[in-house]
Amino acid sequence: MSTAAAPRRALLLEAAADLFAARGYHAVGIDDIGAAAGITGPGVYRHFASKQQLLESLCEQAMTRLLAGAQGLSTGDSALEALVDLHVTFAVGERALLGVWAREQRALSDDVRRSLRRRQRAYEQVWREVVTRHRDDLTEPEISVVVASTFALLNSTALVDTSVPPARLSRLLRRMALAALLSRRTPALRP
Amino acid sequence: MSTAAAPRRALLLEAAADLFAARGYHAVGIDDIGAAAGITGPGVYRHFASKQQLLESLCEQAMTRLLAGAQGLSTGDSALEALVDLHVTFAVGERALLGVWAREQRALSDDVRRSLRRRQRAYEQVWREVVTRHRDDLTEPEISVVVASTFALLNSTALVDTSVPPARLSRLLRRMALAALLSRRTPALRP
DNA sequence: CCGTGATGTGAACGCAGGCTAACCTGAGGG
DNA sequence: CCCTCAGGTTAGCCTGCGTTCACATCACGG
Repeated sequence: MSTAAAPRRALLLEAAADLFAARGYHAVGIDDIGAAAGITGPGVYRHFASKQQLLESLCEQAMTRLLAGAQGLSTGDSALEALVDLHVTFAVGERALLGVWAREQRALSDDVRRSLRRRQRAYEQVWREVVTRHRDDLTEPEISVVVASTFALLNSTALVDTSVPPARLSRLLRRMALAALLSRRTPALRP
Repeated sequence: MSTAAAPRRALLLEAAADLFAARGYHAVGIDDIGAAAGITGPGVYRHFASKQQLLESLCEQAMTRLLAGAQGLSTGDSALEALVDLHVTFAVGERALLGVWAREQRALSDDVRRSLRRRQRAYEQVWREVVTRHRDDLTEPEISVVVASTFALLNSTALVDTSVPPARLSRLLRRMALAALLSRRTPALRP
């Protein structure tokens, strides 16, 4: 979207995000990316040093924006809801980017992946601290599991092609995430 | 585990599952798989026609077992809990297999993937029907989103290397999944 | 003992695909 | 006008890796 008059570099990033999210990093060729941005394959190297670097840029961008959002957040009582909202907004608004971040990190080179993981841990740390305030019934590793599972739940939007309008989708995800995060006791079934 | 006196074919499947789950299909070489099963790369072709077929076998196996479990289930009031338990047991007990099934389907050839997707839809259909009985507040596409997100939540175990003992992990996942599935209203925060 | 089939090995083949090389063009600026 | 340089193009190089081939080994039935 909004491809009008966009500089080539941005077009390439967007194209790569969509393709990587849809088919996976390894299944996408340089020619595919170039074609999706209106040029031939080798032309990509006028803007990026390698296919890897394209993936790196995408992951870094996703991580930077998530982290910035999380760190510039109130630490008040509603911090949990704010975190959920942040992630949901990102998941619904930037499906492809979040999908790449969530599923293609393994394709990164070791050093880049490590640096990214460090920042990801920082992001998770924010979540863990906030969740811990609501869940004194869990051990530390269990908190980690809860946070990781919630991420998976929220990121799943990037996988499935949904016909639910964004606003409803956001509300739905928000409710599910909060319910999962705060599930102290197994809820009763009421058919 | 239990690699003693196992026939080579089973060893290969197990090795491939672990490797695919850990590094992703494309990042794993035939030589890696063979080595992990105690033979050289080309030896793999004495048991499987191609690397693809290995992946196919794994996905089919996962799908078959999940589907069989879901279809041989009571349709009573506690069907939802039974479904969750089924999936949780699989997720905790066969991490690698479920991880491959959840994340490597894109690497399948088109026709195999289609046939697998059909069966996956059948599995999801069982879930959707059961969930619908508890959620008259949702439209049909929304039910799909809820089910897909819950799968993502449960499958996430296959991603992360957790130090939480299986029994506790199962209970935790079960509670989160049920809470997410039944989240009619946003839960209140109580720090 | 000697075929025979199952299983494994090292060597080599072929090809996909990332990347480079060499060349072209068109837009400024002096 | 050229010079330059950003940004394309086509052709081709080259490495990795899935796969095949020719051959060894071993168990075993007759």
